[in-house]
This record gives sequence, C-alpha cells and structure tokens, in this order.
Amino acid sequence: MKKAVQQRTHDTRARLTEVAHALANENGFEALRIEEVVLRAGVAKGTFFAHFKDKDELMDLLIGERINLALDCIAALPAPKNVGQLTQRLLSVMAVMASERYVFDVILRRSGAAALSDIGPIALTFGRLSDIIGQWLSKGAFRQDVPNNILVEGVEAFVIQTLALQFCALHSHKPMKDRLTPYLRAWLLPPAK
Amino acid sequence: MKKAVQQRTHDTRARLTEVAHALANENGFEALRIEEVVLRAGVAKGTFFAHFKDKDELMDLLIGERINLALDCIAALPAPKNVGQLTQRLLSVMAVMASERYVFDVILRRSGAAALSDIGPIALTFGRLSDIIGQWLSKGAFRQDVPNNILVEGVEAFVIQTLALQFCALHSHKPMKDRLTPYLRAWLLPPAK
DNA sequence: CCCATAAATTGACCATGGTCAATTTATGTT
DNA sequence: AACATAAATTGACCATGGTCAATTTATGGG
Repeated sequence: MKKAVQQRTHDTRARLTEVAHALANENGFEALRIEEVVLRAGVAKGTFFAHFKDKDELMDLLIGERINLALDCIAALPAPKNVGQLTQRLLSVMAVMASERYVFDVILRRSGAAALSDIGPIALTFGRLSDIIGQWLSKGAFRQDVPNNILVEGVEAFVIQTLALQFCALHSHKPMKDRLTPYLRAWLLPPAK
Repeated sequence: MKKAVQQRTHDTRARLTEVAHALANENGFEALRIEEVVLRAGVAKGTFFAHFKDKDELMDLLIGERINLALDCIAALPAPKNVGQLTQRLLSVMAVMASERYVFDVILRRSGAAALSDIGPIALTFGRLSDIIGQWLSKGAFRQDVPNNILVEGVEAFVIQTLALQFCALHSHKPMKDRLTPYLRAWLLPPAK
C-alpha cells in the first residue's frame, strides 16, 4: 500500500469531464465523440477508459448533472396544490430529458441499475425525484387510497410514457403538458364520492 | 423501368432472416453478430445492409415476430373479467419483452417511430396491443370515467414501468405480477362510490 | 440472341468504442 | 539519493456496425 489517489488523477478526470461538458454544449450529446474528448483534453484514448468504464458512464455523469440542476429548481418550490401545478413542475425536468432522443435513450438505459455497485448519477436523480414527488403527494389534495410509493411510481411511469410518445411521430405533436395532464388527473385525483 | 423485385432478392432476404432467427435462438439476441449472419447465409456484409437499414431493423423484425406470437395467444382468449385476469394476460407478453435486457432496450428504442415511414414490427405490435387492451377495457368491470385511450395508454405505461423495474437491482426481485397488480388495481378499478 | 439498363451483390474500407501489455511517473522506505 | 513498487498513462490494436464504388447478374426491348 504505497499511495492512494494522486493529484494528477483528479486533474485528468476534471479535464476530461470539463472538455466533454463543453463539447456537449457545443454540438449536443449525440455528436459527442470520445476521440474528440481525449484530443482536446490532451490525453490518450486509453486514459479516458481508465477513468470511465465506457462512454455511457460519461454520458450518465453529464446528463445526471443536468437533471440534478432541474431537480434543484423544483425542490426549492413549494409543494404543488393541484395536478396543474404538479404537471408544471414535472415538465421542467422532462424538458431536460427530452432535449435529445439520444439523451432520453441514455436515461432509459441508466435509470435503473443492474447491480447495486453501478448506480450512476441518473439512477440517483430518479431516486431523488421519487423523494420529491413522494413528499408532494402526501401533502396536496391527491388521492390517499393507494400507498404513497405506488402513487409515486405511477407518476414516474406517466412521465416516461409522455416522453416516449413525444418522440413518436404517430402521436401527433401534442405538447407534453396536454398529454401528461389527463394521465395525472386520472391517476391522482381522489376517487369520486 | 425494367424490372421490379427479383426472385433472388426474396431468397437472400429469407436466408438472412432465417439464419438470424436461428442464431438468436442459439445464443440469444445480445450475442448476435451481423458478421456471423452473413457468414452463415453465405453473402457479403454489404448485402445485409442492402436488405436492412441497420442491425436494429433486423432485431425489430425478429423481436416483433416473437411479440406477435404472444399477442396471438392473448387475442384468442376471452376478455378478462377483472384485474387479475388482465394482469395474467399481460404477463405472458411481458415475459417475451423481458427475456433479455438487450431485447427490452430494442423495444424501447423501436416502440415509437420517429417518422411515419419507419414504423417497424415492434411499433405495430404496440398498436395491436393497444387495440386488444382497448377492447378489453370497454367490456370488463373497469372504470369508465376516463376516456378509453387514456386508460389504455396508462396500462401500457405500467407495463413498461414494471419491465424497467424488473431490470433494476434496487427494486429487489419481486415477481412482475406482484408489481403490476397494484398499479392496475389503482388505475382501473371504478372510483369508490 | 444481343444489348442496354436497372437491380443485386461484393468486399475493401471507414468510424468509433473499447482493450491491454508496455512504459512512464509518483511515492514511501531504507 | 537510490530503489522498489504501485499508480497512471500510452497508443497500437481489436471488434463490430456500417458505407460505397465497382462488379456481377437478371430482364425487357429490338
């Protein structure tokens, strides 16, 4: 056991993520090439893969960061009092997720971890989103005849469904709000007395 | 304008799909390599891509076929009378979709078409599934206070959600049935009077 | 039957993510 | 300061999906 983590490790990794971030901002996530990242970062390709298991892990990091920023915003807001407000809050997060088809694909692949050991940033954001929604649903004027966690998972299912249909030509380009609202109304409103 | 489609076109394409089918049965979809397909089929690699836009298009075909077989089965059954029976029918289709993580990924990518022109077999199976579920929901003892198509889309959303969580280590390996049932109960049962 | 032309096929080549044995660099020990 | 060892980096190489100009094959018309 000589030494733990060296300074240059941090530097290299920081340079890689920084460059990747910049490239994603310039040309979008889909167009990002690892070759380009290592070129600009001034390291060999092998170095990249010493820091990241694969390209998806980098994407996970970058996209997770963006989702977290969106979550920061909605977490700072007061709990929604009705379906309309809930929808509005969710849409701001969904806008990030729907920014590119490729981004949505990465999210789908990474939102659930196959093993506990590889829970990435995106999977964590989904956990965080669950917590936020769980809090909200226990407060507002929403149905209480179903366990909170089931209710939360349902909301997330409708979020995914809405995003998926967004990328689908068949379902004409209805705005996401118009698609999500009826789902959530039917799912969350207290059963009629 | 000499000639339309030649006989050998059909032969070649048939050989390719046949071989691909066999390979998928032998080693699963994930392990399927285009190189292996063309090798066994006795054609050049370029020929494959003259018949299929990309690997995904082949996968779409093969997986779509399997889903359709499952749909044939449930379409032949009488409409479910309650959530339990509905769940049972859905599970038989979901078993196909969950056979491999890779298969599920292809399904997610292809279940919605980006353009009308490239609606593939999998996208068609989703349309067919919608029809089947739509029929069922209009008959059984399910809630009627929500438009049929919304109800159907919700069921599909929960199917996807259940499949996604199936591949997720966090959510301990609860059988799909136990996960889907509470969703559908909460979604489909008539509002309490 | 031969030709012109379109359809089908070929395989060398490319793009890009990913691997790994060899090399360089840093660090603790004597 | 010199050495031994672990950490970090390198870049040639591989795997595999995908492209395309060139070639072969089939077909209808004269």
